[in-house]
Order: sequence, then C-alpha cells, then structure tokens
Amino acid sequence: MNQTVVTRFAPSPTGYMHIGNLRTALYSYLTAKHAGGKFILRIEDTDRERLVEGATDVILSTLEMTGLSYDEGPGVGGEHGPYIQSERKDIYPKYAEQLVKSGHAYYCFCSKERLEQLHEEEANGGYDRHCRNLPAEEVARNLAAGIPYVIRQKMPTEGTVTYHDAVFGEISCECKELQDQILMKADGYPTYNFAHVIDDHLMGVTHVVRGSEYITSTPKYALLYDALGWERPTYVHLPLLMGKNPDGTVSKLSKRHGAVSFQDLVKDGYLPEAIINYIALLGWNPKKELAEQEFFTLDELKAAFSIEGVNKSPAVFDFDKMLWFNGEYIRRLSFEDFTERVKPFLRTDLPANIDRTLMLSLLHGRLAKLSEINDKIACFIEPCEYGTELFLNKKNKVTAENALPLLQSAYDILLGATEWTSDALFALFSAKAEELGVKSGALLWCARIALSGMTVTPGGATEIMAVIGREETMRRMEGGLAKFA
RNA sequence: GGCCCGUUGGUCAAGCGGCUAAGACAACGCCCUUUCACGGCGUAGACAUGGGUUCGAUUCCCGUACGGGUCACCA
Repeated sequence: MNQTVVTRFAPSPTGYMHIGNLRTALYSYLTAKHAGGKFILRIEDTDRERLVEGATDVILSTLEMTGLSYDEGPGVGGEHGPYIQSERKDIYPKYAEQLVKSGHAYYCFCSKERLEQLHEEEANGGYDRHCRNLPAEEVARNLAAGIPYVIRQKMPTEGTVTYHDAVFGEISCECKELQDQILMKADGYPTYNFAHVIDDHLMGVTHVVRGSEYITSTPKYALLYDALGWERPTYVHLPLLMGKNPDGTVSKLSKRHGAVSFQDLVKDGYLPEAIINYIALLGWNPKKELAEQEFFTLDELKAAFSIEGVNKSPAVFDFDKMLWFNGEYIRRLSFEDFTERVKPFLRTDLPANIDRTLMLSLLHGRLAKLSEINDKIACFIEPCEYGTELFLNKKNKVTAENALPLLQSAYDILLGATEWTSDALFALFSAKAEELGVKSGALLWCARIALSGMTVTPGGATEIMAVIGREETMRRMEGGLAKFA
C-alpha cells in the first residue's frame, strides 16, 4: 500500500525550456521528493520532423542549474532505460499489436490526403472510422501489399469514462466524444498519446504530473491503461501559466509576452533560484502556518510541498513580481557571490582609476537584475553631458544664485582633503556645511551633479569620489566649475 | 461550435457556513536619507451574477455571464 512515489518530467526537445515547462518539472520533482520518492527524466522525441540540434542539452543544463536532479534519465541511467523515446522505438509496436489483437485498436490504411479532405468537408467531424471494421483478409492483404498504415485506438461508442485527478477531482467524458486517435504513426514511431502511456507504466511512474492542457485527453489514456490491463496512475494536472496581453486579456504564456524561457531569463540577469522560488508560488501555496512565507529554498519547497496546495485556476506570470524576487535574491547573495555572478554581465573595459570592489559593493543592493549593471555604472566611467540648470534643486535649496559658490566650496574642500575615503570626505563636507550655515545636502548635491551629470546615481557624492579616485574627481569638479564661465 | 475546466483587489494568493475578508508585488502618500535603492509607516483597491439550501453564505447546489483549455500521423 505504501508504494514509493515515482514521477517524471517528459519534455520534448524543442530547443528551449519554457517557464511553464520548468514549473511542471518543479512540481513533478517536488511531488516525488516530498514523499522521498524518485524523479525520472525522459526525453520525448518521437516527432522526427521537429528535431532540434542540441535541444536535449538545454533541458539537461536547465535541470542542472536549478538543482532539479533526477534519479533516472539520460546520462545517469537507471533500471528502466533507455530514457530517450527514439531509442525505445522497438518497445512500442508489440503493445500496439497486442491492442489490435484484443480489439482495442486497429490498422488504418487511410491516406493523409483522404484525412485532409475529410477535415475540410466536416469541420468538427474528425476521423470517420473508415477502417475501424475492415475484414481481417483485407487487412492482411493491405499489409502484405506494403500499404502504409497507422494503428488507431478503438474507442468505445457509448458510456462514459471517468478518472480521478488529484487537483481537479472527478473528471468525466462521454465516450462518443472520443476520437480514434493514432497510436502508431506511418513512420513506425509511436505518438505521444501512446508512447507516454507505455513508458510511464514500464518506468513505474505512479504520479503523472503535467499541465492542464492534457485534462481532456486523459480519458483516452486511462482507457489505454484499462485495455492493457494496467493500473492507472494518479493524475496531477497543473493550472496553466498565463501571460498578460497588451489589451488586458490573458492567454497561455508564450513568446509574445516577452522572455519566457529559462535561458532568456538567465541571460537577462535573473537568478535561477529566484526563478524557481517565484514559479513555485504560481499555482501553489503552502497553506497553514506557511501560507504567508514567500522565500523558499529548494529544500524548503521539498518539505512544504503538497498537491493539496495546488490551485485549479490559471495563474498570470507577473514580471514585476519576478523582478522583485530577483532583487531580493541578489541582495541576499554574499558580496563574493554577487561579484562572481555579475561578472559575465559587467563590461570589461573599466578605466584603471575605478575602485572596482567599492563600485560593486555600491551596486550590490541596487540591482533588480544583473543585466542592469552597465547602465547603472555609466556615471563612474564618464559623466553625462549637462547644463548648469541641472544644479538647481528645491529640496536642497540650490538656486541659480548659490550654485556656483556652493560648487566652489565643494571644490575647495576636496583640495584640502588628505584621506580619500567616502567617510572621511563626508565628514569634511559636514563640517564645511556647518561652517557656512547651509545643509550638507546642498554641497553634496552640487558635487554629485558635477561628478556625474545626473540627478540619480547609484551612491552619493562622496561614494562616487571614492570610486573614481582623487584625480578624476578633481577633473570632473573643474569641468563643473567651467560650465559657469 | 461541441466537450472539459475555472472565477476573492491590476497580479499572486489566504479563507475550507458566522471574519471589520489576511499577506505579497505593483500604485499612491509620508518618514528615513547625500540623489537613487533599501528600510519603516500609511492610503486606495476584491468575494462575476441570478436563484436556491440554511438561523446565517465568499465558502454547499443549480442556472447565466465571463475567462481558459481541447478537438493533429505535435507533444
């Protein structure tokens, strides 16, 4: 009774890892790991026309980067291999033939042309079951003549099929709604519809975790289990991930919504652990005393996860919240780790005067995603072009009249500075401000404008000074003074 | 269109017959501050709708509307 939970992630190699797919992998992984079970990776590449070079590597590296390690699968092996469907090609025909013998499937010799014509004539009719009751002799004759064929599942014509879904509950379907779907294609490969059922059973999968787009086709798969005399697995269908359209409507998350593959997100400066954390919460809530917790490590997710917490309604992927999560994760990185992680994003042509470590420590708490780094540090490399009106600032009481004197004072302070650190310089400015009877903010504002040419900078005036060094500071201050000439 | 599923603020989401209906992101305001960010405080904002059931419905049932999914020799 207390059987081991076995789940799988079975993507087809399309060349990129859709974020919705990744979430499916995550939930599948968590379902198994929460119960101390096994997680299997299987590659579904039975569509020979859509093969993409290197696509499997994308899947493997994504799982590697996110920490979703699998117990069985390509590369690691296992007792149920191979784990790539094209390498299992020989396994499927005998099950298909078994179904033909038991009356649950049949050979179909209809040409693609005929099918297409059928489709045009009757918009929603589907296959007309032309070959469903072909005499045995005719089937034998066609086979002998080498006429291409497919094998179709013979659906019951009446009654209802019902299965239990761990998330959605009882789901029923009238048998007459079911199409005689193709099990084996003319090229000898099985369809997804057939292959996944065979493989799931052979691999001992107990919980089929997948997106809810499969809800309506699951009755057909359940029937297949029944026909083969196998026990049906527990179905766990997940609510879909949606994206918001410009007009306010929502639809299945896709490329038109922006960066929706794991690779896109990482390239854009999102941290894998932030991505995992965010998508874990799209469609699932830990409930109870953890209902308000937002930050979870993978291990914490393993401990907290349960299917009861999975929602039924679709969830919209919110880039704003993803960004917030990412910023939080960046801030929580150790400085060493942060330095390592921004490195690939950071321009390599930093001028020699820049104190790189100090600069990065200033940026550590100010990035929402790593890719923002170069824009944010632009003011350290070179000040922006600006006019004297930029000095004006109401809050710090800088006016057209006092801007120049203020800037001159700031310059004089720096002339006499001995210790060139942000704290020491700041102390000097404070003292001078008091002496002059102005807000220190007024002096610092003017200095910062001269230094950067911007009203918004990552760090205050004295921090910028410390980063760019004395020589460059004086050069920029002089440049600022010259604007008034 | 047929079938299936869903519906708490703009978004995520708690709630599982009785609550002033949590919390987070976003928005807005204030504070902190050397600008920004961080942080603190606060404001605004939701049970799609009509009928039941019940002493009492966001919660249970039915209809309606709206949204989504699915109807391939794709997975």
